[in-house]
Amino acid sequence: MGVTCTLKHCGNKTYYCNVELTLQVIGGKWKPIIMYRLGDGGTLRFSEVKRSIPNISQKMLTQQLRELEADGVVHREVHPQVPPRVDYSLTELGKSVMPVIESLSRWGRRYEDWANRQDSGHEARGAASAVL
Amino acid sequence: MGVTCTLKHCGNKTYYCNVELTLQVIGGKWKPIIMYRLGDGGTLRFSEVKRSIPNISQKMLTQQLRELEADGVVHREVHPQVPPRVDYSLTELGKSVMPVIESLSRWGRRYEDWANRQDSGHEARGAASAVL
DNA sequence: CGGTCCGGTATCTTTTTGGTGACTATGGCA
DNA sequence: TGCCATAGTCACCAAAAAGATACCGGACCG
Repeated sequence: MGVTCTLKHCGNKTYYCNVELTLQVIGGKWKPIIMYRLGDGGTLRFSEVKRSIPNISQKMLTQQLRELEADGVVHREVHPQVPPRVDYSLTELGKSVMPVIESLSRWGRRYEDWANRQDSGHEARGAASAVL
Repeated sequence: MGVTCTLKHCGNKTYYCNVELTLQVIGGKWKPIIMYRLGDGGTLRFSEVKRSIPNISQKMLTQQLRELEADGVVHREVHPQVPPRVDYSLTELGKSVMPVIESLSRWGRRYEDWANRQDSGHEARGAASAVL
């Protein structure tokens, strides 16, 4: 009771609750990290973002950045030069997701702590309070 | 700079940043809604959760609930009856993700507003302020 | 005897997501 | 002349996630 679960639409997206909407925009394997980097670094060019995220393939980075752009959270600026130069930055809307990302990050740390306590509680009798 | 991007482990999970960890626990298509329902309803039995989420298949609900249980955010209690009765509720750790989910939800509403403004700005000249 | 209820499994198919390698354009440089 | 750098694209493949469907157990009810 309380929460209805009706299907809603917003642009090209379909969702049941706002949480789902949010995750469609900033969720997935790479988007949070990309936004985190842009929130941290201000304006970065493609290769800078790429370097800051080892393991991401060029295809995925391009794809995710384009989606973020399409969703209005990232600004893409092409400088018609050779070799090409493309700058990425957060839009105002994009900046507004930073607190959300921080909220996710804080809980991640909390979970990490919790999981480590579980481990040591179950087995380790040495290595007491060492949070290395 | 600032943020390193080293691979970390936590139990069975592999991640680069805490945001990713969090999303591995509470992300995905169904988990946020499930937790939202449990946060709202307190203790619910399987069929109650299912009814509150149209469109979820039994398989997905079982699967997601089990993962949430394995990750320590949901408590599962089996009553050995016939027909079977299984109750689900949030653990303390689980309750601690509610603010995160609310944060996601709030931003979703914000995005919704923004997207609607985009639409009306671009086209609609009739149907002015009608938010039906 | 047959059906209903509840909370599942098991199996298969479809969809989504991620990943690789090859290819491109163009100015500058040796 | 030929190669480098940058930021892509495209075709293709593999893996993971999600979905559809069928089946199960066992008390109880008629």
